[in-house]
Amino acid sequence: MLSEKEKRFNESMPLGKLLGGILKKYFGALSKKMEHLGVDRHFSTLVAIDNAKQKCTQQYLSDLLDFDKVSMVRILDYLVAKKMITRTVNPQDRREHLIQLTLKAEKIMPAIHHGIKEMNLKALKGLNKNDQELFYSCLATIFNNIEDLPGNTVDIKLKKK
Amino acid sequence: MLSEKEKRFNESMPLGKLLGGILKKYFGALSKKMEHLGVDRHFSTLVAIDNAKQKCTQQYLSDLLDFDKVSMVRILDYLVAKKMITRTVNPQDRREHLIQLTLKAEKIMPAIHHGIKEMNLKALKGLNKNDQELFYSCLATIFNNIEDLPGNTVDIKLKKK
DNA sequence: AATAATAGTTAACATTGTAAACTGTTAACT
DNA sequence: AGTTAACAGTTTACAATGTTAACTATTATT
Repeated sequence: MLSEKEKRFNESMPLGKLLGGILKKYFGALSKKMEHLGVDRHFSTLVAIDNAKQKCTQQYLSDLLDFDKVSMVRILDYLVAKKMITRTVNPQDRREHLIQLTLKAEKIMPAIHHGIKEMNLKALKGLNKNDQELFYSCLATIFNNIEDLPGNTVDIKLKKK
Repeated sequence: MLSEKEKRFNESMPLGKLLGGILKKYFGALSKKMEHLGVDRHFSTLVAIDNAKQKCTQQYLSDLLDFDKVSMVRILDYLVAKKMITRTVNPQDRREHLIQLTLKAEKIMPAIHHGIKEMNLKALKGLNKNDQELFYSCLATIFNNIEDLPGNTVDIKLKKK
């Protein structure tokens, strides 16, 4: 019964395709799970803003979350429209916009954190603590391996710095 | 130096976000690597067609590769335009279209297989055989865990069958 | 004071996902 | 046989996202 599916995990298929399949389902389910909260996308952006210890500019977020700045503008426009964040000009450097969660967002952040954690738990179900840790460390390794390959505009932008 | 990046691998971030970051870079690099071959996208579709033992219909491919049928049509249109595949009506069931690689595609398939394998190797660099196997088996587990969650149109379509 | 660099915005375009309406073909059922 | 339902694929329209380039405003450099 699984023979079809197993083909997807054949090593001659692009690794990216396997990840892509997981991704689509993951976000579909997460979106469904969260839709009653008033946002259905960009939870990771909210989490990043919530977690940010330093000043949270759009540049900071796009570097951290691997969005180009144009997409970042659109995502933040969306979150502003949903009344989840505010954009204020930084008086210290009037080029920068400081991003902050609204009260409305702060109220739902626990639910978002909880939903994400639950979602991750569901995804990782059946893997013991050891396997999970190894899995995450594999992802980190792969992330770093891939970061410096050519054909990647984000890298090019980062290198120019 | 890695403190920013490590945040991406924090457990309170959506797992999907981590995978998404990897994905973008992976396909960017793969596309770059392959562009001299005359196709720059949809390698996994070509591989799936190449590997298909059974009759290769569009339905078969969209089920296997997790594309909805509309996207599948567009992808195959692209591959036809690139002269990589042919679409012929199945005489046994005239509703179905059988997808086959052209000679042109068959000539570059070894390069594609090789490129993907090389790309996967680069991505997995530094992970020993054991870790790699565990990683793939984790992906398979996650895939299956996520498959049955709500909020997923592909599932709904499959369930209706 | 002139120039370069940075942060963010806008516009135009391409790709992809989704939904709905559609054609043509086969299967099922009375 | 004739109606109906199901299936394979196409087309259209729309929304989300990525990419590039040109742009404004502000700050840093010289």
